[in-house]
Amino acid sequence: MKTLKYSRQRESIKSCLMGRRDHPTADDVYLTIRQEYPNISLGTVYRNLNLLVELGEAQKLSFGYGPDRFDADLTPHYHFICRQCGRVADLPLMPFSDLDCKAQQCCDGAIDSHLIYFYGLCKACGSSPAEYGRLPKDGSL
Amino acid sequence: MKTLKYSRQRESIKSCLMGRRDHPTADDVYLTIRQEYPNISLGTVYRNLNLLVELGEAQKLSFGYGPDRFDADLTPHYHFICRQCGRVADLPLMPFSDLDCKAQQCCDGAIDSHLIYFYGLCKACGSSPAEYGRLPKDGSL
DNA sequence: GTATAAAATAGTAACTGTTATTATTTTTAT
DNA sequence: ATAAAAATAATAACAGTTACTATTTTATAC
Repeated sequence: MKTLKYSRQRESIKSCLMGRRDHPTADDVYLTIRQEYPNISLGTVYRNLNLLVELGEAQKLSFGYGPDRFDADLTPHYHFICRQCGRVADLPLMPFSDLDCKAQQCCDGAIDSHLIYFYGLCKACGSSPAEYGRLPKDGSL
Repeated sequence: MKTLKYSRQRESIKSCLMGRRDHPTADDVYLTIRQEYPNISLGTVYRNLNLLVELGEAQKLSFGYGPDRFDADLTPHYHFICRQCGRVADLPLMPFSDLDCKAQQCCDGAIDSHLIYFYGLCKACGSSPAEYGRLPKDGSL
């Protein structure tokens, strides 16, 4: 079997991810780590981020646009995405476990989980006039 | 302003999309239309599908893996995705409008909508042994 | 400590899904 | 029929991500 070996890059990536609440992209992490390890490659960041997800030490957030984001917060929670600036915020809500039951009643497969993204305007964007959007206006969200 | 002009390709794409319930990808549509218009280009399919979404005549479903899917069913409903075969099924559920209110209580932005995907095994996959998966096993869903 | 095997790395190429560009064709209004 | 606007096919470019390969690092056995 494949045993896991230590790597200082992975440690750095992990602590970087755990040290922030802003749901960074792989590239965000890459730029940060590069300050400490100038030669680190983007592929290493992707590989280790995905490894952390596999190990259950982080989760990956995939929206329908732009790069995936990573979240080291393992407590159950949903996410809020600002339509204008794309910011992702944690919503410290208890999971709505009853949703699966309700959905199950009109589904002939076996539902085991669900994912919810809430959309809207964040505080900053709501109080400032819209300039340009990072999010598509085509209703695809 | 930009006025819309008729195109037989667009009509074909639209009726193709409306004629099926399986949430095809742009490439699925492309392959179908090509039987009628062998020279149609994939770009035309993408352009028109996105146009239909902009016009509110279809919706785009973006999961965190693989290509986007398109759905001409405009009635409000959620979706179920099979973890094993990737099949997407409609769930004819009334929207859970109370979720936005609940989420709003722990969010300092202004929530206006949400998106839910339910995950599990479809009927076919649930009754057959897993072979290989189309979906990532990394918990990213 | 050295030797060895396994795993991780940096650097790069390749890949997937999608959008942009451009010359040509089609549609629509005059 | 003519002309302007829009749509097209074909292709190139693009973003995000993964795969490949030679080299380096880590862990283990002596």
